[in-house]
Amino acid sequence: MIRLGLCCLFLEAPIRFRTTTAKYLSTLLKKGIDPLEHLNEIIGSNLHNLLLAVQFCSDNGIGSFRINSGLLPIYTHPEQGYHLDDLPDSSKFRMEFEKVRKEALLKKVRLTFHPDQFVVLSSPREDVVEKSIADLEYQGMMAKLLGADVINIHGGGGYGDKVSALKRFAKNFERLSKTVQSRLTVENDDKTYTPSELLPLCRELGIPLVYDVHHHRCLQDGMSILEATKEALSTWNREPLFHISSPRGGWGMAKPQFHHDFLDIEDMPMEWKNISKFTLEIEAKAKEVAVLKLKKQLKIEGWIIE
DNA sequence: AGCGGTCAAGTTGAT
DNA sequence: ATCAACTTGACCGCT
Repeated sequence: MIRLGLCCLFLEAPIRFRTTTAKYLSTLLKKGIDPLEHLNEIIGSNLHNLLLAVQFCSDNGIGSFRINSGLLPIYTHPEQGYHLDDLPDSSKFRMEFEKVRKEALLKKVRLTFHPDQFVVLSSPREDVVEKSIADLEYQGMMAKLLGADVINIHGGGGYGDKVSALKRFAKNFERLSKTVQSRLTVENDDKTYTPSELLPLCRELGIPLVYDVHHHRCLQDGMSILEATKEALSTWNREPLFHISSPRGGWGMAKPQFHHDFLDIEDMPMEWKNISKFTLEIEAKAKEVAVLKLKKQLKIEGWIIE
């Protein structure tokens, strides 16, 4: 049984997440306008749209939704950063977070986070690690408020010595709050870390591996899809989460790591057909249109979709 | 109304 | 050396 997941955005449905820039906030400040007023407006809109997103997923049989890192824009910026309680409508926002949490729980829509590429726990630079930890704690706060059980990141850079890099990852993991640690997962990527390199880290830290089969096809390690699937499943103490996408120009073309608008059903590994229950996030540029199309196709082909 | 320039951040690999 | 890619274009301000 597969729970399909949508990532962050909508193509056709009128659900949008707003953002702003630190630079614009600083120009407001110079004009004597409180940047928190502008942020307040954007965040109000974002939380409303997050509820719409959860409802859309529930109404359309999409069992999981990945939440954009910019839900609270600029939250951890060194100059323009702020706290939820600094916002004029903070108490209203806390109620709206709670409303989304309850809606997702009631409608069984699993919520996840995927911090962006700037979050690197393996970096040799202390400033990078500190900013990464701040971002993870920000996402952890949201995850707790929303009942999300996954904060998924990559291994980060290799720096010519992946063993040392993953040791730094493990060491820095200890600096995270329990809120983040209990939700943190690591995903194999398309350039640096394969499943076989990450599995020992997962076992050492007791964190799950988010197995991305598209990345694994781009960056192989001698493990078969079946082996990687089995090993990844064994790291999960909750419902497993995997990723899939299709290459923009087809396999055998340049840059297979670029994502296609849709998922080619041929790319679904048959090795996944008898997994009892897992979440599969669909990384496709056509967003909800791609997920709904895939859902139809999978049903026709005899896959059991939630 | 449409469109161009701009935006906090890390790391890698292609050009 | 520059740039696009990555989970993802959105925003303001000028014409």
